[in-house]
Amino acid sequence: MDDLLAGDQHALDPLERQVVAFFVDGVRVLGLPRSIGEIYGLLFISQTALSLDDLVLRLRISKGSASQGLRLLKSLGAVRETRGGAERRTYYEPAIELKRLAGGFIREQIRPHLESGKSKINRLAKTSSEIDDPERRQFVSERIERLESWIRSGGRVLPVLQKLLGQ
Amino acid sequence: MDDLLAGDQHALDPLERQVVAFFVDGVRVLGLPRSIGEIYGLLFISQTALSLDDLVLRLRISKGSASQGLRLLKSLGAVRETRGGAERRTYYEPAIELKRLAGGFIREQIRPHLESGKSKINRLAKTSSEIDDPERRQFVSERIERLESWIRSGGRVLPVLQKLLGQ
DNA sequence: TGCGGTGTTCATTTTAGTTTGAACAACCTG
DNA sequence: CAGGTTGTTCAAACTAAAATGAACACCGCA
Repeated sequence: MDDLLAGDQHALDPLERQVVAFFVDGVRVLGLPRSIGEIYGLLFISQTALSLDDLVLRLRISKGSASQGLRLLKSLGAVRETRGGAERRTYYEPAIELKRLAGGFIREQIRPHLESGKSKINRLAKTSSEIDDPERRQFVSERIERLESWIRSGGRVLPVLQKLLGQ
Repeated sequence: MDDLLAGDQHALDPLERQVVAFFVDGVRVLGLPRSIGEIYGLLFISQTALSLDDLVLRLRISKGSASQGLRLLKSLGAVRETRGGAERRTYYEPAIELKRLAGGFIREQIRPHLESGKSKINRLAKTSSEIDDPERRQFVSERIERLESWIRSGGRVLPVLQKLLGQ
């Protein structure tokens, strides 16, 4: 009920809101949930490391979201923990080197799909070998060969990507 | 009510189902809707060009989905229309050159985001210039500079990507 | 101009995916 | 080891995005 009088102590300032919005958009392109963008965005523009509670308080998201979001960001190597001295609580800082961010994304989100793609193609090849009609079998083989070449290209491109982004 | 006796004339065979599932997964990684994967997948494994009605019938999707899906696939350069002779109806074939597919995706889905990113960063820079505290302003400037460098890297990488995939 | 066939649009429904929050596990700390 | 703090889990609620399908626009043809 103070709300009407006192502005909220924790609300984001305009710049922070703009940066958070920027990253919310950014992560959507990558297919990641909004909360990931909010969390990373606020860390990115904060001069000090923030705790889970800070994130909950300032972004007005649930503890659950913050916890899960941080877990994903950690797995991507996009945030690191800083245990502040005698502090019990964990604080988080963003990784801001593109190399690291891209590397984590490729490792965690892209490579697994390439791998599962390979095995699915193997199963496809097996299914196709049972086709009776030779003409159909031939056509399908060619298409599967095409899929394999796509995957090979992907495998070749990723390292180059990482190299180019690591500057 | 024939359903119990007669199998459905139009249902996908096991190979087709497998290929469609493969592409459904594939497009999800790219952040595109499931129907896009279904449509492209069926075209990919079909020996003949298919009409919109064929897709509706065989994939059991609505005309609306098929129409919108084809529109997106056309905009990506992932399908081409073949107007069969005196036929009134339009038939569709998949583009299967990775170069073309990647090029279309980059052009339609990635570049626009890079562009809008640039303009958002400009607005950020404007906001940041109004910060009073010099130390804070300095810090924010550095972070914004970092964002700019990311965008520059992205701009440099895309052409290389396209080149590498075009083989 | 009216008719049959083909494809598009868009308000509504449905679905998949995200967020919430209450319960609880882990962990200090006195 | 009791009490308090921090962080995690997961079923349920919610939301954003996709699919549906009925209305409609378009087009060639008689």
